[in-house]
This record gives sequence, C-alpha cells and structure tokens, in this order.
Amino acid sequence: MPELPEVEVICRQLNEVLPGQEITGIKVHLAKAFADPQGLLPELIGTRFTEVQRRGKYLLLYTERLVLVGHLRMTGALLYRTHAASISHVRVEIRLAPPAVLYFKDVRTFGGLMLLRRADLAMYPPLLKLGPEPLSPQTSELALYTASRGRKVALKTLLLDQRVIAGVGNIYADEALFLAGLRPKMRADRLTRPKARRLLAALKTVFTQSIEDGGTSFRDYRDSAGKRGLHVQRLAVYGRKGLPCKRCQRPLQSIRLGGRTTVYCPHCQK
DNA sequence: CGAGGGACCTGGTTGC
DNA sequence: TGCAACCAGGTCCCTC
Repeated sequence: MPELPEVEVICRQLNEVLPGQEITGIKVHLAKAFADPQGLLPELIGTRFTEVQRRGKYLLLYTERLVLVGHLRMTGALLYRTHAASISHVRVEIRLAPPAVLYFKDVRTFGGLMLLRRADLAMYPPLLKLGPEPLSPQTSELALYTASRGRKVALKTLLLDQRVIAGVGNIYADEALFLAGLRPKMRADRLTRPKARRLLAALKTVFTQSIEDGGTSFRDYRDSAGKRGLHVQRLAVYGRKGLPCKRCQRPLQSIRLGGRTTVYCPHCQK
C-alpha cells in the first residue's frame, strides 16, 4: 500500500530516469485508469518529461505544459523498463524512446493517472485539500493540534485524514502512534500540544527511516524497478497482531478503527 | 457540519 | 480438492 515513503522512493527513482525523455505514445488498456477530461492526449505525444514531484501520496509527472497526476491507491505501481518486459495487470503504457516504457500496473484498478495542464494543477480539488507535508521543516505540531480541536474521532482516524497531514496511511499511522506512545483509539480532542509534538516527530522519524529502507513491501508494493522495500523488517506493530511488542514483549493487540485494522501495544501506548 | 459506513476492486487465505 | 466467504485499504460518496 503505497503511502508517503513509497511514493517518495518512486518519485526519486523516476527523477533519475524520466527528465528529458520523449513520450512517443500512450497505450491505455483500461479506460478508467487514464483520465483525460480536457482531451489533451494528442498534445502529450512528442513532449518530454521535465521533472517528477510528490505531493502527499500523489505523483506529479511534468512535461513542459502538461502534467500527469498519478495515484497508486492500494496496488498501483509505476514500472520503468528499458528492455522488453512481460508484466501482468498493466493498465497504461507510456512509451518512450524504444524500447523504454513506463508501465502503470494496478491489480485492483483503484489507482490511475490524470492528464491536466500545468496551469490547471493549482485548481485540481484533490491536491487543494491536502494538508501540509510532514517532512517539511515548516510543518509543526500545530497542524495536528489545531486539526484535532473539537474532533471526537479516534486519533488514528484523524491521522488518516489527508486534509490534516498529507501522506499518512494505515501502516505509518500505526507505526507513528506506537513510536509516540499514544493509543490509536484515544479521542482526537484529548490531544495536547506536547503529545501532538511527539506524534509529528514520530511521523517524521518513521517516514524518514522508511524512505531510507526503500519503503515497506508488506504485500504488493514495488518500486519503479520492481524491487521490494525493506522497511517491513523494522515495523514495530503493523501486521504484528499477537506477536510480542518489541519494547515490552507483551502481545500486541488488534482492533478496528474507522474500518481499518489497527495494531498497538496496550502497555506501551497510553 | 461531523461521524460512520458502504462502494469500488482482485488475489490470497481461510474454512468447510 | 473445490469452492465460497472473507480480508486487505485510499478515497469518495451517502446517510443520519
């Protein structure tokens, strides 16, 4: 499940290979995976990639005037290949100078690409709604603290709200709450400034470590070269229901919050 | 407006 | 062994 670190890894990798490359053709195998509301596809052919950026869990693949906005959802992958490749569940092929191809693969077809003018990007609603970037030095615990005022949802549910902090998904919400020593089910409006500070620091730590590890490949995630991320070995709670807590050795507990599986340590998280 | 739950999807696992 | 039920979760949408 690509969250901020996984998307960041892909972004950095694509930035090494895509800029300067010409788009020679697009093959759409699944219509809903390639949204082109303004009919800009003909303009895209023959242009060159200039840069790749990430915002939250979104990937922004820029050309001079256009931008492909990608979201991988749960099982999406952007695979860059410079040799003939046989890949299952390919939804879109972005052909470059032969034989290079950028494949959008997505088993569960929740993800997709959207083609927009760069000038219209600032008005694209999903991006407008995103909260601050957790790894930006300008983002402080105030983003969490302010957003939590008057909210009766579980703290973890608040963390998953992309309007609060961009890029947090189920894995890193659980990991950050463990690192901060906070109960996932604690009411958001009980968050104090010091706790918000600990939680944001924990998010920065788990995100930074995971990016160093190349992301978390719990099931499906692969980077743009098709490789797995190694952070799964460093996960403290996610996917470890019933296993001993790495801090106190007591068994980890699993509950459901906001429809999401949530694993935590009842002893270490208060 | 906030809160909560369903819909969208397919593959892997579980249970009979 | 076969097959149905269930689970995984990011985001949007609907209802209360």
